[in-house]
Amino acid sequence: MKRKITLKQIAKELDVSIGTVSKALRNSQEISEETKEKIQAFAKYYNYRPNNIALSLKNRKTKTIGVIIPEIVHHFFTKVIQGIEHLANKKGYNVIIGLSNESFDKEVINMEMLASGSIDGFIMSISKQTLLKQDYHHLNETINQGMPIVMFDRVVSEIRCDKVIIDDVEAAKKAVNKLVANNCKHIALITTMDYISVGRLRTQGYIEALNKHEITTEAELILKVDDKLVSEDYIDVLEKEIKTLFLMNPQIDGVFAVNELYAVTAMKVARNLGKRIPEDIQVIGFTDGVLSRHATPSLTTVTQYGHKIGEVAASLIIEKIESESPEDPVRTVVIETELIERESTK
Amino acid sequence: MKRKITLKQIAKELDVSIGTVSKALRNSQEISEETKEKIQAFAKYYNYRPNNIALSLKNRKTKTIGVIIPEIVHHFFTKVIQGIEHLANKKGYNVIIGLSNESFDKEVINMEMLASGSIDGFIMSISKQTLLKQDYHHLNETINQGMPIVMFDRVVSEIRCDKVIIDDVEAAKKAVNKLVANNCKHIALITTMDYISVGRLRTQGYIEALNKHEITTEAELILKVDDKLVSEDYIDVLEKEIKTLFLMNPQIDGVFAVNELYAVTAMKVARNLGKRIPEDIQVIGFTDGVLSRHATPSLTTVTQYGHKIGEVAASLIIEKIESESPEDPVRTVVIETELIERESTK
DNA sequence: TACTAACACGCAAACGTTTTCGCTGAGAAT
DNA sequence: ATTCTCAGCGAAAACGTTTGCGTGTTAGTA
Repeated sequence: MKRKITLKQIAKELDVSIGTVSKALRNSQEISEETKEKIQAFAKYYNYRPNNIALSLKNRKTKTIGVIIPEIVHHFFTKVIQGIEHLANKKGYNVIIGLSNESFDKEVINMEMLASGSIDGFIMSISKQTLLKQDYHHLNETINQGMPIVMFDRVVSEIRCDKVIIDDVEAAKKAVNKLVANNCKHIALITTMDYISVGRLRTQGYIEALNKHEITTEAELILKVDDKLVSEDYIDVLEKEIKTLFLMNPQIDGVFAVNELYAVTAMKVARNLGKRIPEDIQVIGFTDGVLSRHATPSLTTVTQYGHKIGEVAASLIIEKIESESPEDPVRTVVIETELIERESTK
Repeated sequence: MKRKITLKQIAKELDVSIGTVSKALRNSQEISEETKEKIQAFAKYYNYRPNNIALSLKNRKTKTIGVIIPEIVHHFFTKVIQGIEHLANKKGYNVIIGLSNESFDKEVINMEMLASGSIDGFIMSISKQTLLKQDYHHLNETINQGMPIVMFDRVVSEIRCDKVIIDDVEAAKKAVNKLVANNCKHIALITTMDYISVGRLRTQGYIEALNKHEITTEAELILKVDDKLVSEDYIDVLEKEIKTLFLMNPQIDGVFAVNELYAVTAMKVARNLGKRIPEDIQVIGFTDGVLSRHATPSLTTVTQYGHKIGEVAASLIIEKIESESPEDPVRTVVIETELIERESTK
């Protein structure tokens, strides 16, 4: 009904100038106590709040961080957002989100929309399609216009910006080492196509770990899932591929999957084939989501501390935004991972 | 490095006035073809984009929607956000999110922060603490200042604003009817405390359904979980309470839970007690999340189409924002629910 | 009395747009 | 030669702030 009150209205009502009102509210000593009290009381009564947009225009700062992610219905990303939001809010920043839906075009459009003054910096994870196209012009243009970017999870090394990652190779090794220590002789890997950097790195870790233990890697034990399919069919195809994997290689006694969905699906398929977990097959997943925790048996998994990743990303971007010298060197922060042991391993 | 280019800079460079540049870029017929071409070419070359903040200030519209939710690491809420974002983007709006973490104070602070000019309207689901306190002054103040609100999921009827809900009573009946049809004689209910409106309504649906089938409701079959606890301990307590429920009432042959976590936990506890699902106990949950789909056995559940809820909420708020007459009547849209049958029922 | 200094406030610019209005000059009409 | 018309452009206000600087009033000092 009644619009928000402005400095101008207060000034008019109290018969002083706009500048005086502004100073009084900011408690400037330039203004007499008497006037200050009068103005402050009036402002409080009418619940005056400075207009953020006007402040943004004047200060050339919006105090808002843009977050671009491929997908929000996803435990890991929501954890990261939670972390970002937590730290950002503590520092007086807002968070505005853009979903790319794994699409290059939507990623570009979303970034352009936000880059036109709405935000002070980006935190983002690249869409699959962008990774596939390897077209990063929108990132470079954004950076060239003086807008800082922090990348996490799916990063691309060519881009000159801060990054927050985990050591995927090392994390995968932890998982595989655990399986080896638990006496697994034939460990299968369920991973993504190589253009997804995190999948590629985890695959590398799997191979290196096996090599270290002088176990020969068998190509047929590695299943690279092409996840361009969507939801419904997707699960069916996934199940079928895993089933084939198990049937063709009955010697499998351990599985390492690069995400929790692959892992629980593997458990499901295995059980349908009459295998017991963890007695016959031990399974380790990646990402400690709601599935891992509440599956039966509950899933041993590598947790990536998404909340922490978000917090660090937020603090990096805010530091960059508030830094006077934008030309300081780029940093890459590696967040620790941890193996959480549950019922799917012995 | 180089800041974004402005109208002023273009004007200076091309030796025309700012107004001329603005008009030329908006293709005003007031400007000669020759000048327009020159200016447009220059602007294109330098990748000119109008500054959103300046536009917001001038138009008194930000083209941004604020979304306040209690929690983002939650399948249903992410589905809703996805729906909101999808429709909002299609209409040229951005989405800015605020998390209340189920806290009253954070809800108020977040709303005040966003209400100060950053957004044109709110879409929100109330925090538990707010529902408990029943203090809605921040909502009323926001509405009084002419900022529209659309509530979803956890709504409060006293507030005069648009709402998007599901028919919780009816949905609960669907679930219970199914159990009755499947020959369950002693159906337990696992629900929340009554101050959570959706929990209360689903409880009501449970009771009404039983009454209709002339089954006497037994108070000891109703478990009201006090979910003020957090994460870790929470699950333990939940499991313990459910275990007690089963042990005290061995006659239970059906369970209706008001969310998927309660449902899968019930399945887990039941199995640990040697009960088979669905042979001995049939279970139906609420919300079709990742847990329902990938649990074993997969969970029969009531889906609430969160994506649809988000889309409708977004279209309602945008309609209100762009409406000339803010005084049109408040609407309540009821979104359909559906029972998805999976393996946890016969 | 005259000068100075401090105090308390107003003025105006700036952030980047859009848009209304008015001005200028050139060609056409009288 | 004088007036009219109109195309083409510039000036300025407005959105709501903050802030440096200028200014008038008063009190204090010589």
